[in-house]
Amino acid sequence: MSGTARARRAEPAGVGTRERLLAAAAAEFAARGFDGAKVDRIAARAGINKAMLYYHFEDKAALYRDILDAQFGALARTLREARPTDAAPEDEIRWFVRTVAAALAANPHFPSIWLREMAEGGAHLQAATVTSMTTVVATLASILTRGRRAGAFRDVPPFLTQLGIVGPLLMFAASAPIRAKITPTLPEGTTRAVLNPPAESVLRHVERATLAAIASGPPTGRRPPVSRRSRRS
Amino acid sequence: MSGTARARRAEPAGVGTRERLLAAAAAEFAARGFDGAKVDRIAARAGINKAMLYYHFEDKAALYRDILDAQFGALARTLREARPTDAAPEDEIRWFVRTVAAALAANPHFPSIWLREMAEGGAHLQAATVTSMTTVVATLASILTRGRRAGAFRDVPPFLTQLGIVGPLLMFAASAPIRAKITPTLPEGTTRAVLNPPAESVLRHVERATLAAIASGPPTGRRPPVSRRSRRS
DNA sequence: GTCTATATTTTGATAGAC
DNA sequence: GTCTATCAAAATATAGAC
Repeated sequence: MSGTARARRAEPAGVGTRERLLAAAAAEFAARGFDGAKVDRIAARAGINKAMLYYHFEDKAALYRDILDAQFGALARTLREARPTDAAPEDEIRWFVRTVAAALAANPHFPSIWLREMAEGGAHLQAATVTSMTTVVATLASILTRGRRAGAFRDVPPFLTQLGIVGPLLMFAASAPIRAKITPTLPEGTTRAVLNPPAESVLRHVERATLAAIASGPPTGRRPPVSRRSRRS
Repeated sequence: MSGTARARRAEPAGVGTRERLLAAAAAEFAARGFDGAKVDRIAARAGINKAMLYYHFEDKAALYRDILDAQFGALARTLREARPTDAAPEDEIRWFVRTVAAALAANPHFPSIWLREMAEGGAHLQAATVTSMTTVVATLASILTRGRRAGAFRDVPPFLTQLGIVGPLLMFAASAPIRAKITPTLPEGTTRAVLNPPAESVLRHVERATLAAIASGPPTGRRPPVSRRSRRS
């Protein structure tokens, strides 16, 4: 399916042209950032003429804004609409972690774009996208408050807690290429394995780390060195 | 070390020219990424002629590589040389967190550059920089192993644990501009406060969250929902 | 809707005087 | 070491035919 620059598609006309452009642009923006992304390259990647790009999108910035809004919008929508109604606080946290992770997995370019937009200082954010980003923190804050009222969670800063979830997920996903590049240069065995935990374990680790960090109970990271049962003073 | 093998000048001419270029370039690369950074802008920011930039650095890529290596190199060096010798495992973790945070604070552009280099897929990494990056994980892995042998820590994946520390620190630092931009658009009061926890609390939160996540004891985030005795409400 | 050709700027990089 | 002038390539964006 790659090669064919302008394969006549069976569909009426230009079906999916816009979608192909969006997909190609997401890859380009993820790999190079907004300023580094080249319109020619986006068109080429999409197998679509550059003039067509300008037919569908006002300019490079509009294209970027659409992508950003679509990705954050999709995540925000799921968080708003699919939130379980009567789950235990711990399960709500697990649901939040998995929902974010699913959004990242659904679009492989989302992690890099998200990371880069942070570094960009939100230069290209439109109002709707800001709303979506706010929904993410607000959802977690709501879960935390509910869990706190139930006595399950401590009083933790929601934004930092969100970074504790999203940060590792984003960085793990976005670092895949760099890890693949570095790994072969390392001594075989354990050293290599350290950088490449099985993907399945990532989710569980983030879930567990988050729950441990917010669980009510001993006021701090401070805790008895040994199990509380067998402990004999 | 900045690798200047021929810095034999006392101060005669062009004092700090190289340093000014490095500083200006760090800002530009952080804000725009490698491909988006413009040589003209770097020179202008530094208040130095563009031709001088090419006198001091082979090209844009070499300039970028030097910056990347200097930042990761400085962090790695501190981690290697300043590691406390006889600290408790928990304190070693705190030291690790604070050392990384200090490296980020020492250069305001480091967080964005780090984040972007992930997204970039390590396209511009030289061997020395890879070594420095490896030192970071290796140091944490060593601390974790030691703590585990002492019975203080569980067996946790070092790389994910590192992401749990570095991820939030990087994202919090790099998100400062975007938060400053978004905050005014939010309803006053709590909503705004959520996005802007006092900087001092960040470190403590990351320390505590990390320690809670790796502490030995109950095998998982699973824990009795309420205190074993009665719930006092 | 789609493509070719092209206008207009920017950009990375260098020559060469001082 | 420093600067002016400038080139050649790349890049954004658009006209206008089909």
